[in-house]
Amino acid sequence: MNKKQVIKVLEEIATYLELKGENPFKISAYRKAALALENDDRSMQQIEDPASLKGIGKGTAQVIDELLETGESVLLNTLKAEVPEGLLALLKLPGLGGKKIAKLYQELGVVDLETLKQACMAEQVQALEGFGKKTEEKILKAVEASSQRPEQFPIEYMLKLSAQIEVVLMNIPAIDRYSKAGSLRRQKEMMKDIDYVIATEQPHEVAEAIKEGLEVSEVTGQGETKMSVILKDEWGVSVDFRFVTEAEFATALHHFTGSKDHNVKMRQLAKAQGEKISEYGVENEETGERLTFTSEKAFFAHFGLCEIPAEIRMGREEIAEAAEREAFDFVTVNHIKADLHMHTTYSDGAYTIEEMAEAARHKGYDYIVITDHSKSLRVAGGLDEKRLLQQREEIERLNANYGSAFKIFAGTEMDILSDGRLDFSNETLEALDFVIAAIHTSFSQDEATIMRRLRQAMENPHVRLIAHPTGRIIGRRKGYAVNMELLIQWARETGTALELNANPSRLDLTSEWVKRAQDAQVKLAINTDAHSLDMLDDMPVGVTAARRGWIRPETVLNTMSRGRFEAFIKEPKNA
DNA sequence: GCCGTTTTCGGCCCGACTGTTTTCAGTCG
Repeated sequence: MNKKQVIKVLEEIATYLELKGENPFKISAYRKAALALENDDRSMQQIEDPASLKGIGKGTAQVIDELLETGESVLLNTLKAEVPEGLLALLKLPGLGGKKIAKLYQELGVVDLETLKQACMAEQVQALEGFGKKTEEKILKAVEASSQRPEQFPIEYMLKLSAQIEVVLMNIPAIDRYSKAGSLRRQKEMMKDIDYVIATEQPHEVAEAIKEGLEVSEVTGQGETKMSVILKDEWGVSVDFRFVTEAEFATALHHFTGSKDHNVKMRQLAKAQGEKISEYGVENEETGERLTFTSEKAFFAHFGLCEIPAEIRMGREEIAEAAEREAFDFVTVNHIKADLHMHTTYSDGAYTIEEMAEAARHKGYDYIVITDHSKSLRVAGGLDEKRLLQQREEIERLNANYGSAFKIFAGTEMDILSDGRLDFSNETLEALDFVIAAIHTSFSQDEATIMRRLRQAMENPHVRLIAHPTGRIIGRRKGYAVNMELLIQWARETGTALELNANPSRLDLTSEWVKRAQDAQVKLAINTDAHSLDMLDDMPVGVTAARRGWIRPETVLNTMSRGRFEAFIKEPKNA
């Protein structure tokens, strides 16, 4: 059994204990044990004594040892025999937790969604102690909605909704300031809902104005300090607004940004020095005095930490690292000097070379690379050698006008054909400034075939970058079968860079893999792959994804100055 | 179930809101 499987069993045990209405601390002990394994970089085999990890004690270590020896857990098997499997789905219904589900099971014989629905319709649920008419109605509604609604939504969709929300927030005068919080601020790839923290002296007025301005289908909660609504969008996404005073804003923002695990660790740290963290500030447990902070940076500084970027607050090693460092020296949008991957009307882009160049120049970039598709990708209007040459001539004319103010480099996003051949000859590639290679066809080939294709591209002396290395679309398409460890190793051996595609539905490579790539001294490029002017605006999403992977500016090709980049593309690969 | 430069027992992160209750448990983030 590998570590992933062991983690899964520990989490399963926790879930079953929850369904039994067990002691919450016992439940979280199993979750903590799973987390301890997950946060350790070693493989299961490399961890000699699991009990030596913080969070794993006698009981959980015994389960782990048993799993490694026999491949199963008596405890889990017993739980499974005791608790109907159909109850697992009930935990996902809002308003239902382990205690209530245990009661429904014991008193009414509810075993799954269907029997729960029947119990509600027979009005048996409202008769239970601790339940009532309203609860029964809520449960029934939730059961009916559960069949059609995904649990989590891709970031691309949530970013669009949040842009609409912010148009409303921006125009409410009673709001002093606001910020995204939660998973959206941490830029998780998939998330359940959207969170905002709002500084205001008039929470009631703001709540009313939000309800007025947004298309809301239901207000699911409203109190003095918070409001939760369901949007009238395709899926009925839920949005939480937290209202705080200006003084509380920094601690509230930290609190509602999470992650939960990060917050737990911060609070333990505070507790060890006699303080208590809440969304309202940091309280001295002895004197009761409460401190607030002007920024998250000041908040972290109070605990002897440098500012921890929101996107790495996962409750892993970031707090220990923050105690050691002056700052996290990650890449920022300001480091980005260029975009190395974009399309024009020559292939499937919506704007001309000049229009793309002008938009990039207005973003403050110093250079760009035009990389239209190559001839085999007919659906995208890929360029043949003749059109490529014409394009190059147009680029030279535009460059002549720019003088030293800006530069357009001529490139291609060359197709790696299904049989591994490349779409252009070396003679053609030699005439280009920057060559990207990518897979666009035959996604379902087996790993060996896909890897052979990638290998051939990487071995080519002109191919500088592999674009969107897995081809996934978040929440929709898994991507092709890439052995990522091998790909990173080859990238290192051949001096080929890998792309972090900034398109919010791609973000490919993931943060975990760009981190591994950086550790292997592989260069990365953060590119928008823009097919239109507004897609050039995706760069910050890509940069944040890179920061999630702890990427430093020197790892990223497009942080190079133009002069440095020109020298770089003249050097042979692996120089 | 885990943990202890206060501790081998008694805590375990903290607070808001809802719906059920007459003072609070359960759920959520």
